Amino acid sequence: MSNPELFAERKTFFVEVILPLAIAKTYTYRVPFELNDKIGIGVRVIVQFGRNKVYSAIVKHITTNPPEKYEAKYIMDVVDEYAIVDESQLKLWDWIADYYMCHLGEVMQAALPAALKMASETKIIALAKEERDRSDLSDKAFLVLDALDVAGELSVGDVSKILGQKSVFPLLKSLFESGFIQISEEIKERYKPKTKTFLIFSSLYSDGESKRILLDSLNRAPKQQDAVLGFMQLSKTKEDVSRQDLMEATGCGAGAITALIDKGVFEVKQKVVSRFQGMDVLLTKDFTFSEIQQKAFEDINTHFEQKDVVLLHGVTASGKTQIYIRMIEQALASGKNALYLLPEIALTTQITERLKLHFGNDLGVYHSKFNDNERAEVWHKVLKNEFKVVIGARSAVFLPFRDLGLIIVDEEHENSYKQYDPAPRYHARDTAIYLAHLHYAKVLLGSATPSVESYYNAKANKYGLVELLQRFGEAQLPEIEIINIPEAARKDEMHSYFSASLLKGIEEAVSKKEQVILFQNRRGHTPFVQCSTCGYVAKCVNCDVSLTYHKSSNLLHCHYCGHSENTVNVCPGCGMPHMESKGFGTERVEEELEILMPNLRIGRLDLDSTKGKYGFDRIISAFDDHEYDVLIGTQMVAKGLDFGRVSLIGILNADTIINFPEFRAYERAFSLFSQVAGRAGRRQDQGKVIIQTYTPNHRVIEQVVNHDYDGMFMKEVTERKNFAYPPFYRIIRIDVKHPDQQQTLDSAQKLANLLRTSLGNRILGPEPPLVARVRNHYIQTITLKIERTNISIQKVKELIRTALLHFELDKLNAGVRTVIDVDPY
DNA sequence: AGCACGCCGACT
DNA sequence: GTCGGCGTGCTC
Repeated sequence: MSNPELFAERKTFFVEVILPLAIAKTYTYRVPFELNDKIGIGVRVIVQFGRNKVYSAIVKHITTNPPEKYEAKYIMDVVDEYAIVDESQLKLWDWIADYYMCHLGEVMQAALPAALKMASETKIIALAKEERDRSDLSDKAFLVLDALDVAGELSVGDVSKILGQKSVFPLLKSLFESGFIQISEEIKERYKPKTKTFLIFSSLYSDGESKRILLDSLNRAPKQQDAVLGFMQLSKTKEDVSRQDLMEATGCGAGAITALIDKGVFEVKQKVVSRFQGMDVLLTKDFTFSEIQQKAFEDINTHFEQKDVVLLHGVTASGKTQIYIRMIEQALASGKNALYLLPEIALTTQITERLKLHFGNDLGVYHSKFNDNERAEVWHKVLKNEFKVVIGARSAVFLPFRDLGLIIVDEEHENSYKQYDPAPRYHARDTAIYLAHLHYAKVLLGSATPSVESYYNAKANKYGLVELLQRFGEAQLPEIEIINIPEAARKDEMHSYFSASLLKGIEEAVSKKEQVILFQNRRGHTPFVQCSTCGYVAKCVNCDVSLTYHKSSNLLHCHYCGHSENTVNVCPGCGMPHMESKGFGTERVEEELEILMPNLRIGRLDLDSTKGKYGFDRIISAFDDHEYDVLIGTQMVAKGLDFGRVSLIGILNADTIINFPEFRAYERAFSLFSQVAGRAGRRQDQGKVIIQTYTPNHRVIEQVVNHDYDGMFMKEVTERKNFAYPPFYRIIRIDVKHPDQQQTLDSAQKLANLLRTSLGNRILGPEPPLVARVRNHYIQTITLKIERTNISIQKVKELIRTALLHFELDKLNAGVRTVIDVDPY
């Protein structure tokens, strides 16, 4: 500063930043001299935006050219010493914003864990109650912690007031990193792996002689003797014997085992266990490929020489996971990192523990069940290259990977890879392919029932294709029995919602101490209540849907907005007491089954039963520990869970899934049924699947019975071609929403007309969607079907943007919201 | 997305 | 006469 020449050397920098807001533009701020050397692309800066809002924004671009049309504000501070996102990530963000037609700020919102997005209204709370040495802290830090002790919770803005300075983020950041404070969010329950008590036979009795002495000494405790003998027997076949296994095998009570533990015969060890009971083989670190797996592995590598994406079509239990593990090992060996994507619901303890075994501390897990601080921690560890492998759900594509070599997208067909709300409405599989492209990495898509799109791309030679169509080891495909509901009813074989076959199957399975899963894709008790006299149906006041009766609450619930109201016995329409229950959900299935088979132990797995703390884990564990004979559930039971003892699966009504009014319905039904079927009898025994339906000759049913993926695919391809759907056409959906019905209709019509002037008959609609009113907002949908020749998707999006601009400029459309969904699911 | 500025109804 | 409704436009 004292040297005027040096001062003159100093340049004035301007930074273009991304704000975590749904704004179309980026904004340019001026960098004060003293922060010049701290600025860099991808670092967070604190900026004031508007009158009194402060945000942490990400630097996207640095320039020395001052903006021409306005005077730039100064940035207030720089948060990071190093970039928390790199330029390739910013490229990914740009791609997502462009491809999915949303704002960069929305992508930033989705990409960064909340802890990295501190804003003035963000709350902070003190962490670690125990006294920590604060003597090394600065006066200001001390002051903040003191205030937190008193107030419990402070907003960043409050801290700013307490310290009498605007710049507080660097201080908070250092307090956060040294573990004094937490960036508050709803604190989500921690991810809790399942543990089991295992017994270890004391080394004192390792030789035959001492074993004999021990057994003799237990002559007067026959139960304990049994337990010891039982243990010896079990340990011949199992590497580890659990307390539970021993009790089941020998019939000894907990008392005998506790006594033996007290005597020092057994030691106990808590071990994290997999819920894949039938798949213990995978838990061993060293496995060898079967010939078929080896071949598949080599084929994948061969394809990777020419193609960036390979689809691994492997039936359930064909050993795909082992191939993934070897592929990841291979990527690591060449010094690269790997990302393993799974749908949220399949991302369970079993798979993460299995990977932990292989990759130890190199493995990071990115999961919505982790609280935000843990997510931020994973972010930093990926950034510092401490995690070389990450297993995660959809949003893991946003992590700051250094040098990706491989991305695995398991269960590639799962629709939960597509985010619907809020924007960005991105598809993690497709985003992963672009991400891989940025890193010159390879993508391995895996599925037992690939999406039509991916299989088509593979068949069209755009992707490599490797098929693995044999089940691993002894596992056989289940036997599938179709029940024609009308016919069964005619023969008087329908008891409530259960066919005689299904009931017999349940009885048989339970008598063999096996388990049963029943699948009904509707939650609640009764999906709608209708008056038999006038036809009145109880509907939600805010949405255009019928109300579902829930027995547990004895209320009518709306599954769209959460509204609930009292049940009615007398019809509000005609006054007659003739309200009838129509249809059935999981609650009612449970109720009816209880009446028919009162001794059954029944569990239920759906959105309602899993609401509480650890709800999901609790029910799964209970079922796994054989506390239930039957588990009734929605989709949840089909996805990613495996239970060794399940020998029968019943689908109560296949038609509701098949006939869903959506172009992917058949594909989805096929993969759902196949997936459900895959849950039956994963071990040596052949499992059984019973599908009840009104349309037994429906092609999807037949294809499922014959395990005919190719048949399903070929038929779908023909249909999609004829009716202009993906993969032949791209679809973009635009929803128009407004609280007033007429306004919605008029505006939607206007937008459709605007679009038609430039895009012609590619525009369909507007038409009301399946649910035409949600939360008091009416909805009209405009659908664009875009061919893959003649016009570029870039051009189409340009035209849409122009049309929307005109639409928004028209004052008559004030207050009307539009939602764009590219490649909707 | 926020939030301030701005122009028309029921109240101290 | 004011408080306040939410429509419109801007934020570097």
